[in-house]
Amino acid sequence: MMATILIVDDEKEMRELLRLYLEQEGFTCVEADDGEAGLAMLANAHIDLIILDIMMPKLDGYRFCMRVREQSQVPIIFLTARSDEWDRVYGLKIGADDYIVKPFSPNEVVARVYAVLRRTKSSAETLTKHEAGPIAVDEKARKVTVNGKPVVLTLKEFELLMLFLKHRGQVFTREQLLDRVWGIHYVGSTRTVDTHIKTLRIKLGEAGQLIQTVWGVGYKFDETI
Amino acid sequence: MMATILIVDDEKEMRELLRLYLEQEGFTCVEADDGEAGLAMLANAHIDLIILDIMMPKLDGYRFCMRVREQSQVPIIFLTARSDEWDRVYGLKIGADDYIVKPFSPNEVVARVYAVLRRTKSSAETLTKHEAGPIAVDEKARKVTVNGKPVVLTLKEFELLMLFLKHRGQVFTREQLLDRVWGIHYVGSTRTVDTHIKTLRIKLGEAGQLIQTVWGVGYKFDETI
DNA sequence: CATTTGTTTCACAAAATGTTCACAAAAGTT
DNA sequence: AACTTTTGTGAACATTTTGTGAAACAAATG
Repeated sequence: MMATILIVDDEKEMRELLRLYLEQEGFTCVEADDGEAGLAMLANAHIDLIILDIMMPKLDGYRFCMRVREQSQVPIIFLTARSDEWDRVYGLKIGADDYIVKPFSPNEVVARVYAVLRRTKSSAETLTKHEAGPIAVDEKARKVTVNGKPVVLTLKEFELLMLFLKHRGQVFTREQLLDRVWGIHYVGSTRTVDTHIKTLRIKLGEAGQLIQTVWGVGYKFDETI
Repeated sequence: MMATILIVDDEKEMRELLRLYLEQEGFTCVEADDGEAGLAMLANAHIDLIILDIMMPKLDGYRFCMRVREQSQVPIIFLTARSDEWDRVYGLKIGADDYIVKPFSPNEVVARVYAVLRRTKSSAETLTKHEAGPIAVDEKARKVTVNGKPVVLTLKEFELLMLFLKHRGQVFTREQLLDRVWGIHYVGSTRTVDTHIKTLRIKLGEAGQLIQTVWGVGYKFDETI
């Protein structure tokens, strides 16, 4: 994947910890110890993703984030010590793509970085056309057809379908689907999944039967009945 | 989830406390009272996760962790009395996946264990195809065939079969089967097992004979009659 | 800020599965 | 052989899980 990540944090230890984790995965890291320095680096180097501590002297995380957004759509992951709702909502509203609560594990950081990069990636690597029986999906264009007829899906429906198509035959529990489509911070009823499965099935018509219920477990997409 | 957890701690009470919490959730636990013993167990048994006290005589937690990492990627959760920064950063740097500060609540331990297992599961995901004589199982897809013909199993039937396949030849009492398939919170008659064995045998046809009755004890799955 | 679209929750119906029970059959004991 | 214990089995019954329409709620759009 080989992306360059800008780490903005006033604590040296934290920056080095993140660098350690990320360089192990093959990412390139650059560090800035405050918002001003971060903005400068952003202007001068190609940055693919920013990891940003909320609590910083001088230019704090929120304001830094807003400044970045004035000029760029680089994905931003927030780093926060407080896991409460306000932080989260405010953080995401302001243009962050994800957040990580301290303390965090190496796996967590790396997983989030991959996830955010994958979500925001322009086009290059991802396979863009998928087919399964009568269903054809152009991922890039987010267009779905069934027997050549276009079908309009909402965000969640589309992402559910994509996940199923990419892991045909595998059974997913509702929790797994929520994790992977809604994100690991989702709170709420797991029955939400059912409703989306229902609408997806209806929109897919006959082909909706390819999404099979696995009683007591969850759902899977299977062409072989 | 059915994972085996290695608890490494020099205090007996602590080990027993953790075991209590974890076994209630259906995890299998093994204990070691120092690092040396821990390494030995790791070499000889399949371990899915390690819970490790940092403060130990002889081989301390950090060094144990490093030794483990030389040979394995098993997830490790640190147990620490000190919540200060140094412990944390150093612990994570050295390859731990999470840490728990003493004193801890049952919920906390269990939650961390689940979280870590979930994060690390996907990659290490257990073998997904199993075979025994004419029976073939794709665990991920939850599909079973006998002599190539698909057989539809219910949840309990499937999980019973999986347990048998993973421990061929081992005799299970009804209580053990209830513990491991239904969970330790099951209340009700043990004869329920009999009924499920019956339906499983019927659905497997000829191959159903591989599930053998051990009179006065329970059942086992055995290919050698 | 009204309107539209999408998402989540809820309550109830429908479906599938799980459990119990009673009695038959088999295995072990005296 | 008679008796006791354990297991097999079919059917009734209970429970759990899933499907679904409508309503509440939230977000995006004009």
